[in-house]
Amino acid sequence: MQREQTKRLPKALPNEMIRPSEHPLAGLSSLSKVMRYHRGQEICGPGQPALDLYQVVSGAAGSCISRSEGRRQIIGLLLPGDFYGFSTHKDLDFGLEAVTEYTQLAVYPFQKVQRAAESDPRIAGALYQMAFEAKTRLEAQLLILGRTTAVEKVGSFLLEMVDRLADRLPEGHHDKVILPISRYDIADYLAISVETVSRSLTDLKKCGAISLKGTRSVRIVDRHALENSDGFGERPT
Amino acid sequence: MQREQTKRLPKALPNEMIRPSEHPLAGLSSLSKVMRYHRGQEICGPGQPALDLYQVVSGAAGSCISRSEGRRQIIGLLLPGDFYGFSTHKDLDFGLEAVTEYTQLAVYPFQKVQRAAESDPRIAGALYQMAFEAKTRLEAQLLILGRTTAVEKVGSFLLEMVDRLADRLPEGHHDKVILPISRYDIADYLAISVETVSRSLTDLKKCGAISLKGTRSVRIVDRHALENSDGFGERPT
DNA sequence: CGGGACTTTGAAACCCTTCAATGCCAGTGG
DNA sequence: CCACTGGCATTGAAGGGTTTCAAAGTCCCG
Repeated sequence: MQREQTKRLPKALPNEMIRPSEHPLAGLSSLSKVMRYHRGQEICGPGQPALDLYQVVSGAAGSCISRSEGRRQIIGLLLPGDFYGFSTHKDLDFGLEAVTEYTQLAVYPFQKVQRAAESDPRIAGALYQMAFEAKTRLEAQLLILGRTTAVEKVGSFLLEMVDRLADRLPEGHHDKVILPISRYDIADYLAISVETVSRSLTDLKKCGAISLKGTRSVRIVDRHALENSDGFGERPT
Repeated sequence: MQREQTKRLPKALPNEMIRPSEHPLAGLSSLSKVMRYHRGQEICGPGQPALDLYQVVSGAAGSCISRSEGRRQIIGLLLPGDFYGFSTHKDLDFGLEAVTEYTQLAVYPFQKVQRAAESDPRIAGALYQMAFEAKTRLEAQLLILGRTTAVEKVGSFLLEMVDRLADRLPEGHHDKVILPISRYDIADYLAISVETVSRSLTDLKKCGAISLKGTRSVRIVDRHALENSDGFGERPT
């Protein structure tokens, strides 16, 4: 379980790193230490109280829950810069799991951060900001899950990924994404089956809404078609 | 639009009122004023910055968004005691709408609360707590939307309602709920069609998992059957 | 009593899931 | 070096669930 160094770690992609200065707990960076995780590795298990506060530095992590039927659901996807674990007591029993190779997390002792917040309103504000952003992400995910067809869900998901990741790419590449997660993870995130994810991507490609290079690299060709891919126009018989 | 007093307002049900002392902003109650709304009435529109902080006193409210296709989605259901509107700037363009007759909201000027939080760590903590609870509610809703079948979604929804409302009922009635919202609203909350909601409730009744008195009063008969109503056992031919 | 909104039920079309099989790619070991 | 293995991805076909359209039933209120 702790063979962090046994496998050769691929180098992080340029859009996967956060710049150290941009996070709101910059003043507390001395409290944190950076941990590395492999794909699928559990970062903190469900049930146990979340004593730590995490920030994704590179890669991606998901807070997962596994149902009785054996299905897994990803409740929230954390990308570089996102925080997790600011729970006052219990966090609905989610586990945190790395979903990308070379996922790096900055780990803060939550109690110390909380104590710092009591004396420094700016840190309290940063904590509040973090919770608020987590709430915003969940709302966005809820909007996606609320769509009716699978093609719409996958389309909205791609747009979300572009919006959340593309600002780390150089100018002129804001329509490309390298998906940080597998088809299986997308399926668990959208609460649909893997096969449907694959079929939806194929459909979107055939429609000319996106183009794929390999399995992970996606380019948005027709953003408007993705936004309302309800019943996507005319198909040639 | 502002005929608040023209209709006779039914008296609030016992489980719909919050006790004034229990909310975390008790010290700021002098800043707030209580507003009344009718079912379907818009409390604050989408797009405009949320300048106010709301707490539901009685009834229920939902933050809604309407899609291009004409469908509506309810992103978060606010019950007595719940807060809404603590946005730092923009709140993803949701509108807030009363979904029950005689919905009462306590309205706080957000800027003043925020200023109070800067000098009083306890208020800052309360603000944080509110954002955290909103996040928890969204996670629970996400778990429900993630279920596969409609019967599961409706079953989980009923359990959520019981858990969030029943503690206001007297001892021994923790298995009954008076649903604060209509079938249409349930449909928009669960992102399924009204007909499917109705059919699911009928199925659950036939299975003996619940019993209905009228359309709004539900009693949980077999909680276990609701929790994992995946494929609900044997049905008599 | 009638209107209107809400609720329920039915039938057909459509979409998604499931089961199954194949293809693809990287890492491993002979 | 190459075949092999395992995980990931894609595609097909059958079955089941949901949506949509339609209509009837219910309840409240004027």
